[in-house]
Amino acid sequence: MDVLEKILEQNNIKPTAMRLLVLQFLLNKKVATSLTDVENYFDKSDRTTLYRTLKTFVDKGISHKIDDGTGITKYALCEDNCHCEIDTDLHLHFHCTKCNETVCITAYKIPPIHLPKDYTAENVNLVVKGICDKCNSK
Amino acid sequence: MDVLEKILEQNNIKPTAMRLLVLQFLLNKKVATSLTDVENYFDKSDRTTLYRTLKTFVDKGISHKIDDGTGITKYALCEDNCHCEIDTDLHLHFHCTKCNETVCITAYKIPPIHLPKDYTAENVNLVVKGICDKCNSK
DNA sequence: TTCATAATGCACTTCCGTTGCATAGGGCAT
DNA sequence: ATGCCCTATGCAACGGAAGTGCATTATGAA
Repeated sequence: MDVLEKILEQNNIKPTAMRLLVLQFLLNKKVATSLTDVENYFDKSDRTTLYRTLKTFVDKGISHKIDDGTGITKYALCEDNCHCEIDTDLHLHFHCTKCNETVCITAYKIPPIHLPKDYTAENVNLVVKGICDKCNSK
Repeated sequence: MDVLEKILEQNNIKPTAMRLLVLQFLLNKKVATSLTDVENYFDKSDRTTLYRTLKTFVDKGISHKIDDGTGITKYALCEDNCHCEIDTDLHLHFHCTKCNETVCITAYKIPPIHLPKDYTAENVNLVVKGICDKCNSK
């Protein structure tokens, strides 16, 4: 059986043609992807379907939803064995202000954060903006 | 001379009536403020003017622009002696998913981040989402 | 006063996220 | 194979927010 199908079925997502294509697209992409990115790639398909496909991926836990501070929601597949838990799985996102790409710096895990009394954390988002390696070496 | 005027003039911002009012509003607010918040408070004034006022504050360095992951840009005045420098001035923002308020946790400074080779950082944004103290004690 | 520059206000556009609703397709029981 | 149900898909439209162009008004200098 196809690897892609396996991924979807293991996460209770019915493997439709569209979903397989989007999953493959995300797998190939190394950087965080916006709905518009996906939309441009699959110009035959509908924006809403792609939107809902990405939403499904996030809801079912195979993709992260990233806010890189550009105001545009980005998506990136979780790493293997990711459970999206604070202190173990959450990592840094780097947004290059030159090429406008957002990449996951998985090597850098977010350190434990000590919040003031009575604050409870559900989610952490760490975004660094600057110039990426490719743009710096140009 | 008025304290508010001083703040503006020291940062090369011409102290107009509107700007003084917005500055005062931001000073009184303890939490990060969206354009819409300001708009609702000053319902006589125009949205564009307020938008540009906030933009001026950010450009001139007396206010932070905060992206708390809600998709709505928030603004908060810098602390005294803030130079908006990484590792010294940047702090954590906490967004409560219950009351929808975003506060600055200035006590928590963002730890030094070691990026991969050839990456240069200009800006760091750390947002924690969860439940704030007020909502937790209700 | 007169002129130049900057701030303000209004109208409008664009972009993105999101939802409602109608249609199509796939799986299951009969 | 047929009919049914549920889900996925596609189309249209809405709404909120950011941003821009341009005309008008205020400000400050000569």
